[in-house]
Amino acid sequence: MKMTTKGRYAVTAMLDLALQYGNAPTPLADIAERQNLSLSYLEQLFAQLRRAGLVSSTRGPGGGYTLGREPGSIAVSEVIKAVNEQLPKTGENCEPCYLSQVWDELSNEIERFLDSVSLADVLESTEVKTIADRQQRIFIERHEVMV
Amino acid sequence: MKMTTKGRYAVTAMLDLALQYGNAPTPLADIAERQNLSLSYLEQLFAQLRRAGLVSSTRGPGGGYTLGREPGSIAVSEVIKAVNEQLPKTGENCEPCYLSQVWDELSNEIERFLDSVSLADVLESTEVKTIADRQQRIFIERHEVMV
DNA sequence: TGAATAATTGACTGTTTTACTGGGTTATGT
DNA sequence: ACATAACCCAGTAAAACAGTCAATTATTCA
Repeated sequence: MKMTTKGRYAVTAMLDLALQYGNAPTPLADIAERQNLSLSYLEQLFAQLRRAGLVSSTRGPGGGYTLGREPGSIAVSEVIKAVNEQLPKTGENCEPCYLSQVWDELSNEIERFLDSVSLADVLESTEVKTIADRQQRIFIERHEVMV
Repeated sequence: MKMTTKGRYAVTAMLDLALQYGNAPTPLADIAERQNLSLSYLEQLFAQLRRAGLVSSTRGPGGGYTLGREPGSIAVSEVIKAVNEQLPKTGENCEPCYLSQVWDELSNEIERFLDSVSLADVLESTEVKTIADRQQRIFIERHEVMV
């Protein structure tokens, strides 16, 4: 399980989508603005998330992205793996380096932990919820003026 | 807590040192050979590990590196943080992206886990132990011939 | 029908990090 | 003296990161 800033971007964006779950599709432009991320970069990430079946998309006006499944059944680990996905590495001919297997065990341990945490779980956590609510309020306020 | 291959290298090398704990200092050349890593790259990593006080060094013939503390009191997280350490980033002026704090909570959770796992803990784990023993045996065999 | 919206695709760019290589200096034990 | 090994520095190729830009396609709405 690789933990990188790329994974953080993806999880953050997916949490944003999770907050909109049940509503109309969310365009990437909204997520980009709310989470302060680059739209084009999000496009790249969502191409991978879509290939992994974690989101589904609707084109045209009123379109955007929605979660492929309910927030409670999408594990954080899935999101991270989706964006870190890379071509299968050329067969490791590393005979004597057994100790690196030890690292793998640790890594698997972390992966199992993130397997058990869903997007919904994360949003349930106390501090998080108030944070998310506040963000939602600010975003709506800012856009009500414009509409 | 960033999980990268760099961290894996460092932890693997430190586990190698942990197996030699109590014996004479281990030269990096030995670790490089056993773990199939580049000597010069290890030198870079060990400069950081030394600055963090995780290893101490002895120069000259018969010299090398030893763990700064006993394997049971060095956390895996310390090793990872030591090699990932970087100049403090220019103040984040990211006001509205509250959801990234959610990621931080997850990340902290993983860090707490790795705080609780020492090098000794890792080596205690069943499969790992036999793997390490085997590696040790092979290495000794190969070098007894040369001496 | 036409304009606007928004995903989708692909190519391209600059920066940083990774993972090394090589050369040199310094300390030290034999 | 000499070999050993840490230490230090400079450079570097490849990858990953974090985007930009432009073009295309599908859809909705007026």
